[in-house]
Amino acid sequence: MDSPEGNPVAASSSPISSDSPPVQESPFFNYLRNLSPIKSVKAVRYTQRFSETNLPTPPPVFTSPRIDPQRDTSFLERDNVAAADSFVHENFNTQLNVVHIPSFEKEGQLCSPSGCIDEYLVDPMEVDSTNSTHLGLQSAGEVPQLLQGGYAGLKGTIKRVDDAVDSNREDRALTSCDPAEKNMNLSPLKLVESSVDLRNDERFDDFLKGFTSEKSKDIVDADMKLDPVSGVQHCERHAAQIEGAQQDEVDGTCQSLHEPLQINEACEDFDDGSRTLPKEFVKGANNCRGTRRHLHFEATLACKSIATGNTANPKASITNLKSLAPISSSWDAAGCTLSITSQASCCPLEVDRSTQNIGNSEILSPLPSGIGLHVNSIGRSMLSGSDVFTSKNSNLSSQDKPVPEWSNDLVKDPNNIANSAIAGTMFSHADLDQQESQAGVATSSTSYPIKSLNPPSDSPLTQIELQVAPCEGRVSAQQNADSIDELNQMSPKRKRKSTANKSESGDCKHCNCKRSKCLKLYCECFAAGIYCVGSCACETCFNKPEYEDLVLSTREQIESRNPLAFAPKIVKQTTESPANVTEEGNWTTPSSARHKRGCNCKKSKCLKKYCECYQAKVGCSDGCRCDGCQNSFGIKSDYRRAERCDNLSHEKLHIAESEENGSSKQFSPTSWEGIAHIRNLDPCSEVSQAQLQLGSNIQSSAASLHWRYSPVTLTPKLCGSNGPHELTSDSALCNMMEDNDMREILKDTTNTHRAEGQRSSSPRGLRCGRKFILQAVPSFPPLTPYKTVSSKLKNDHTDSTANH
DNA sequence: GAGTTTGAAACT
DNA sequence: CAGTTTCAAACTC
Repeated sequence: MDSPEGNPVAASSSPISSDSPPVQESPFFNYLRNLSPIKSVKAVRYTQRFSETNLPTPPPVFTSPRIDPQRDTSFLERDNVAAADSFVHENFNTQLNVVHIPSFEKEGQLCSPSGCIDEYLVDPMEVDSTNSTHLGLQSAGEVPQLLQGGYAGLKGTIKRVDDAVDSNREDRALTSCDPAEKNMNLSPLKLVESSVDLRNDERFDDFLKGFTSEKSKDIVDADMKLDPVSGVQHCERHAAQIEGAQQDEVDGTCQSLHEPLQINEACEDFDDGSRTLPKEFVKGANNCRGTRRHLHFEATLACKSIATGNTANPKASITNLKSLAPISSSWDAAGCTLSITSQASCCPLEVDRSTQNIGNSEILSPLPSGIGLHVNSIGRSMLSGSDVFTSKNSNLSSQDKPVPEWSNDLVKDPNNIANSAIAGTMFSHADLDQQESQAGVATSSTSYPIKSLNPPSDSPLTQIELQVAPCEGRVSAQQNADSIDELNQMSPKRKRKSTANKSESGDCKHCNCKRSKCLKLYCECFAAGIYCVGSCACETCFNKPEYEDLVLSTREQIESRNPLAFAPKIVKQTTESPANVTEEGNWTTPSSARHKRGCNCKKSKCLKKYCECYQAKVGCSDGCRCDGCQNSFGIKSDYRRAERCDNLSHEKLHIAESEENGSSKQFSPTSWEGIAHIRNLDPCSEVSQAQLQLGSNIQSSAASLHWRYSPVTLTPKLCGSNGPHELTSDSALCNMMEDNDMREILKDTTNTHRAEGQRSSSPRGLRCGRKFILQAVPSFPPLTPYKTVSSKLKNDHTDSTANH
């Protein structure tokens, strides 16, 4: 997608009116007002379903191999998102701001649990970043107008950006020690700087202000307002920092921008390929993990574009970045989401922080060359989720670029945390998609030293993994760093062993390829769309940034044979229910997630990790050709049975009632056997358990309804473990959730009146729960024809009524 | 740590 | 599409 013109999506976009109303008057706010998480979910699902199924899919719209065909852009056409992208691309000549708008909503998706790419890939998500975009731009027609009104005249800004790049290109080359980096000739810092320029544009400010306009106050809660506002502040301050060289003390609001820089700075210390993070960084990393991943991911994309296109011309690089816009809307969002997700799952607080970056530095982040992700894998990464990100990040070691010293100061500012938490709140919504996407796979491998990042596990990863992940996040950054150091010093064999152990524990996976050159799907890294890293024990590895072209061409080749070769293997069960309730209930659980293609086990009985289903912690399905299936997560024959579990909603209702009465009882063992498995996934934490509980609730068809009924159950654990920031984030979610759409959804259920009452009685619990609802958004198409949840609910309701 | 088993990926 | 080979992870000893 080098140019929008060549992009079918862009071509299909509808003309954008040049007479757009003022930003404050933009329908975008109406859109926000009317936007419910559910709606977003639906949009996402549609997209995912489209891209994930084996059904005929639209021909790849990408003209560049760097964009993963897996990333479905068909939704763009449908929703006219393309119009927005196209508009942005053509009129702003930049993706920066535009792309993030949608992110506001999506970024919030936190939670990707595992930190490993493997999991993520396996599980992960196929989160498309597109989803994020998609959500944000659902009302494409509105967005373009908004953008136009708010960003009109950005071309001038872009111009400045280009100039800035030109002026700094030389410096960059001098400081770069990485070949790839040198080729780029584009300094991350420059990009940041240029970004700042853009963001300082008055029109941009106006645009942001629009979010806080009086008119939108009733829609956007305090949290939401903070973001846009803080975003402005970030930009201004950041710009000031850059222009003024260094600033000793920076307001916390700048964190989003400074984090990326900080990360890069830290990274430059380990050019040896080691993923070990400087302790300094590690200390501060707690606040930046999500950001870092996110940034790198983005950076990778940007770098790729640059590298691919014209390394000698900074402007060209910028152009390339811009070229990503059409997709990037989703892309960026996805990237952000993913990283955030992983992080989020680990630590809500961190999530908030990381999320804040989305709006400000995501795209602006430095662009280390050769970052872990394959360009092509970006789409996939998104799909995969944070894990990929994580892995990728790990690669930064040798390619990261020097960063201004002032970044350190920024990091040290304690205010950043608080501010970021607030600022990031708004974005927490965005992660939904990612999580969903993750429905896919979950084997994550966290290459990232900071284990908490674990994402991906996220997989498209199965939500299961995601749910588990939070625990991992509790590992201290220092611990991770230490372990990474250790790992890097190991012999290949030891690495392998260690890696294996890590995998078992849910950490990162690394390959040990000997003959595939890490250019075949045998290679876990390659299959995950990430570059091999120092901790890999592979031999004759070509899956490295320096062989990017080879990697990409190989990927293309493989994808030509099998377009879904790099797609998450684990998909979530989705329903076709018109009722939004279904969406909420689409948690990846043993019964809801399945291996897309199914396993073919003959001897392992699907009881060992040889079995991909088992490995992904999902049950076998009818699509499996396994013999003697005894998959503890669900055997083939149980697949249908699991489906029937949804019909147990009425039972859950009873449970909910018990909860309301103060009963500690949460679920009936018989109603949800799968939960036991889920719990076994990770020894962890309250959060996990809470999530599991939630998941179990959701598992049932009436999940959403029940959930609302028993927010109390979840609330203590979720909120308690997450800390104050969680609340902040939740607040935003809650506000979002309390829209009419949600009510409508509830009305569809038999106990609408009760739900409402419950909500009002325990708003907090609801808030906590809402976050999960969003995460539960299904990202994959149904593997088999399922009875719609709505119909199930109806049946349940009918049965329940009859019983009473 | 070496060797075996296993099943996905790749190949024919 | 089926059968075979290759491969690397998972597993066992």
